[in-house]
Parts: sequence; C-alpha cells; structure tokens
Amino acid sequence: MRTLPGATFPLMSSEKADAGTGTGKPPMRDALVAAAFQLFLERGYEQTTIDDIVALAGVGRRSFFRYFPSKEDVVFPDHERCLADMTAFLAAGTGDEEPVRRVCDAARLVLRMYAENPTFSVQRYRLTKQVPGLRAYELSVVWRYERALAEYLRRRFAARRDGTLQADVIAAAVVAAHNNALRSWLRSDGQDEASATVDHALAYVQSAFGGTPVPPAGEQPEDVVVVVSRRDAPLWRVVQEIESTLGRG
Amino acid sequence: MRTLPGATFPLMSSEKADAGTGTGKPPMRDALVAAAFQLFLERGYEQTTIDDIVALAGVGRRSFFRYFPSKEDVVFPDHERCLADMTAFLAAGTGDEEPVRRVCDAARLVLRMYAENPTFSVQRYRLTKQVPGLRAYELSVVWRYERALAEYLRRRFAARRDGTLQADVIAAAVVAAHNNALRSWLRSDGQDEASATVDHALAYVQSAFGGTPVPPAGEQPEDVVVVVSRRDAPLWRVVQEIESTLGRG
DNA sequence: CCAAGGAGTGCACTGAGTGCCATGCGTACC
DNA sequence: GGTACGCATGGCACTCAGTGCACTCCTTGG
Repeated sequence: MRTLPGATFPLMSSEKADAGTGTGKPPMRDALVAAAFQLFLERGYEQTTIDDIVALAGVGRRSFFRYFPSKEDVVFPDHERCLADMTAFLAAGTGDEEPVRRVCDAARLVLRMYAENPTFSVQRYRLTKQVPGLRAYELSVVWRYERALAEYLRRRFAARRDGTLQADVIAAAVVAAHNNALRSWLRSDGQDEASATVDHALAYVQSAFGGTPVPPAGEQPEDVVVVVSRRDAPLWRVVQEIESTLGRG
Repeated sequence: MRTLPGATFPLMSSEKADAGTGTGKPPMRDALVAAAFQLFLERGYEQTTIDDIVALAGVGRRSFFRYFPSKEDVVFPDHERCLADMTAFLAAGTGDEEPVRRVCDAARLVLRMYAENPTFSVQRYRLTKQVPGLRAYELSVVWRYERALAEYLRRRFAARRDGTLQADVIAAAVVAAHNNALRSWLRSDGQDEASATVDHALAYVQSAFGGTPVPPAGEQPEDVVVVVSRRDAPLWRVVQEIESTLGRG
C-alpha cells in the first residue's frame, strides 16, 4: 500500500500526524473531511449538500468525488486502510495460532483505530446514531470486517465438520462483542478504558467458542480441579463457573 | 389493474393482510414488484430505472414511491410484514421460554418466509449477490431482525451480569447461523430441506450458548454431572469435555 | 346532489453521482 | 529554452432517485 510517494491511496484522518512517512499528506482529502464534519455537526448530515462541503473546503465539486466515491464515505475516511491492516494481520499469521483468539486480536485492531482519535470517533458515533443512511452505510463497512474474519476462520476450519458454519457464527459473535464494547466506550465519550472493555466482551465469546482466554502466565495453581454442575444448567453458566474456579477471566 | 398484460407473474404471496396499510391486498403493489423483477432479471438492477418499471406496470411514476420508499425496497417487498410477525412472535411469549431457543424459533420464522416462495427467493438471491447496492440494503434489513432478537434477549437477560453483551452476541450468532443455512439453501435452488438445514445451524448456536438443544424428548438425564480436569488444561479442552459429558454439541 | 377523503397522477424541483473535456502546473525529454 | 507528457483539478452538462404540491378522479356517506 505504501508503495509510491504521493500515490493513489493517501488516507489518514485529519488529526493523525503522518510526518514520519515523509510522504506529503494530501491536504485536499483532509480539508474535505474537516469541512464535511464541521457542517455535519453544525447543521446535520442530510441538511448538508456536497456543494456546501466543497464551498467550505474551497475546492471544486468534482474533486470531492475524486477522493470519496459517495457522500457517506467521507464519514468513514480511514476504514479502508483499517480493513487492509486487518486483512494483512490475519494473513501474517503462521497458522499455529488459536483461531478464535486470532480473530479476537484482529478485532482489537479495529478498536485501536477508533481509540486513536477519540473525539473524531465520538463525533462520528453521534452522527451515525441519528442518521439512518449513515447507519446503513456503517453496516456495510462492518460487514466487510466480518467477512474478513469469517474468511480467515473458514480457512482455519477447512478440516472441521461444519467449518464454514462455525466460521460465520464465530465471526459474527466476535464482531457483535466488539461492537458492544465499542459502543459502550463511545457512549462514555472515550473516557472508559477501551481495551479493558473490549477484552471483557471478547472473553465472553472466547469462553463460548473454546478459545483459551487470557493464559494464566506464571502462577502455578493446583493440578486438578473438580466442578459440579446441575445437568440442565445452561452451558454459559457452567463455563462461568469453570472460569472462576480456574481463576481465569 | 389485472387488465395489464405485464402483470402476469404471481410472484408474491399477497393473500395475507398487508402490514403497512391494512387495506387488504393492493394489486398495484404486486404489479410493480412483478414488473420490477422482470426487468431486473432481464437487464439488471442498475440498468433498470424507475421509469422503466412504472412504464411496464402501466402506472404513474409517483405511485411507485407511494408503495416503496426506495428502489431497493421493491426487492424486499415482504420483509416489513415478516419483521412485524417476528416482533409479534417474540412479544407473544409468556416469559417462561428458554430465551435462546425462543430467538432460534423466531429465526425459523424468517426462513419459513423465504421457503414459501422458493423461486422468488432464489431470484432475489442471485440479484443481491451481484449488486453491491442491494447487498448493502439487505444488510440493513437483516440488521433490523438482529436488533429485534437482541432487544428481546436484553429484556430476558436484564438481571444477568453482562446481559446486554450476551444478548447482542447471541442475537448476532443466531442471525449468522440462520443466514448460513439460508444461503446454503438458496444455493441449492431451494432443493435442500430448508428446515433441516437451519435446525442444524441453530443447534450449533444453542450448544454454544446454553440453550437446551434438541430436547431429548422423553429420556430423563442425570440431574448432576461431575467434571474433573487438570487445572492447567486449556479452557477449550475443558469446555469440550463438559459439552460431551452433558451430551451437547 | 353534494361534500369529504383517499388513491392515483403529472409536474417541477433538489441533490447525488458520472462522463467528458479544458486548464494549469510541474517534470522529463529533446 | 521549449515542447510534450502526465497529473491533479475544475467546470459543465447530464442521468436518475426521491420529494412536495396540486389536480383529478372515484368512492362513500349524508
């Protein structure tokens, strides 16, 4: 991606410093994002036209669509890069990793991107929360993340019976847990500890689907543990009991 | 309006009461759906304009938007009713039902709707598979189902710690399992047994989240189960053992 | 026979998104 | 130095989805 200086894929949100790369950041793209958000916040998304944005940014209307294929895209300026990062992360594995844990780590990547720009993320959250069109667009963005996770799991589960089913379900569960934590963090205006929130949420998914959550690392517990459960207890309760008995989670 | 030669495709089951305006069955709506699908299939979705559709259906352009708020909506003409059915189903419970099983049953409702019109469903599947705009729209439709399930589970899990998290994750898993089964059925051109496919997929979710899967019906298992595990065994192995001991999965 | 209301329609308008071409600017090559 | 090229940008006109409004029927009810 970072092949050519000033090449065709310059992306970053407006606040991110990219002076390190030495590639001049594209001022126009950032100017458009800044102008768009200023107007979206002060008069609403649907009340803002493309002409308003380009007028404020001081550029031609045609240039907007050169950088963003649609009006919605300007609200999610960095997801294309993030999706590429996530795909690269999943492809970079050796194949020895525990698959569920791996996709959970991939999800943490996305949360980190949000957490890098808390104010921007919170503003966008408020926007998407109340504009149906943006919510729909966000779904298609999230769907691409989910597909990336599911495709990875499908490869890892190729030998399993019902591998694709398990891959789809686990990917959906991971995304849902991530989104639950993300929204909780966004509602706190970025005040909560994002990573702790998402760790907790993903631990639930890992416990349900058999990933080993948070390896104990160091302490030497008793060798054997006995758990007694009523047979009709729901599995999640049994697992919860196991976890606490094992001193995990 | 039956006089129009274009409206010859009895694609829709429109005998049921209309969810939007309880005015019985509107022939115009069906004519529009029939005309739209005829054109979509023979020349593609994006190559078909609203004017083409209303011309073929022999009605005024303005009338299209009276029945369908957008061009995409004509592709999913019955989902509004189905969503209402599902919401009603979830609200109709006594509160004694096992929650995970209940949302699985709700999902089966949706599959049934698809299975009622196999040819229509398969045609729509082919369409949505290759038109990005329709895929995005379908996501927003599916999202509403998922929200309905999640809201139900949130109510049922109100007393639990992490109730909303569990609700969101389980709802997402149920929808993913349902969609996996649905797509598998659609790819078979509606030849497979739809209910068996979805039962199998949902059983996986129930086994993971503690719904009692496929109740043994008759046999009375032991009341209590004891599990012994080495303390440093990975959790997923413990869970696997628990599951097999409990006779789940 | 008339009043009211709803269903259908025509018309004009907004705004997103696209294709095409002109313009300006820097660089490479002669 | 000048010309040719590539590239980013801007301007213009066009298509098409979607909306607001006003008008015509047609039905229903008094």
